[in-house]
Amino acid sequence: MSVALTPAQVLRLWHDVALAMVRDDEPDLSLRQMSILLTIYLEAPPHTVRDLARKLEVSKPVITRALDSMGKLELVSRRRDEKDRRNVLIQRTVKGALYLERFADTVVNLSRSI
Amino acid sequence: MSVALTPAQVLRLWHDVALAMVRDDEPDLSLRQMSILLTIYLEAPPHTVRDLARKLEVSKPVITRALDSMGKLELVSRRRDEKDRRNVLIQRTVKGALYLERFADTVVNLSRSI
DNA sequence: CAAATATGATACGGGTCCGTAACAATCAAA
DNA sequence: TTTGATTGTTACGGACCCGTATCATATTTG
Repeated sequence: MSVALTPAQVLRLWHDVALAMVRDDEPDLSLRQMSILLTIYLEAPPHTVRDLARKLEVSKPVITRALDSMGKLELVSRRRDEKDRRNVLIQRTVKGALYLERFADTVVNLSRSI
Repeated sequence: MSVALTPAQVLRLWHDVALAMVRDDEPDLSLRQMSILLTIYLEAPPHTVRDLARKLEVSKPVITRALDSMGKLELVSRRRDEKDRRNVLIQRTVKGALYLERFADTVVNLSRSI
């Protein structure tokens, strides 16, 4: 089953969503942060810094810093892997789930007018 | 006619799009820059700094700086309003149109797999 | 055990963006 | 004409992110 959007619908939807996100006062996540957050929530765990760096094709410090930022916002959390203590396991949080839930609802509602 | 996306489809689509944009090497536009670019291309002219600042609910320097950045990339251009030389009219460019066309095509293609 | 490898974090210099406050240019009104 | 509004830009100090190189810790290998 395909969503089957047209280019004009895509641009209108992105315009409305971007405008809604710019207008509200919450701290906007960067594209990289959003990629990380969505990957953590949509793909099966475990998620490590190395895996995310490879998946996004960015360096490891990019992931570490993004996790620092989103950790302060409590959108993700980190825990040492007890099986291999070199690894850090990135985990979901309630706030992160709510953030994405609200985001999805916003987009769904805007998509109704298109 | 409504696009009628579900929350799960929204998150999957955004994930795929964000990942594609992070991976390619082109300079990513910020959310604010994207809002401005889409507004210029989707809404009827004329567009002035003041109008955009009011529409996005941000300060005028934010608009000026975003136009500086996107002007360097030749995604938008500026021209003085000869009727009222205080105003600056923001205009579309060929590169800007191509940028959004490519972006829309990317999203459309990704939406087919969802 | 010692050496090599793997993982994530940190340091550093540079770039971009932000918000507020000032500013020059232009127009309108007195 | 002179005073006051309006428009867009710039200045400044601060925050954030980047890429590369380096580091500490942990594991694997010889």
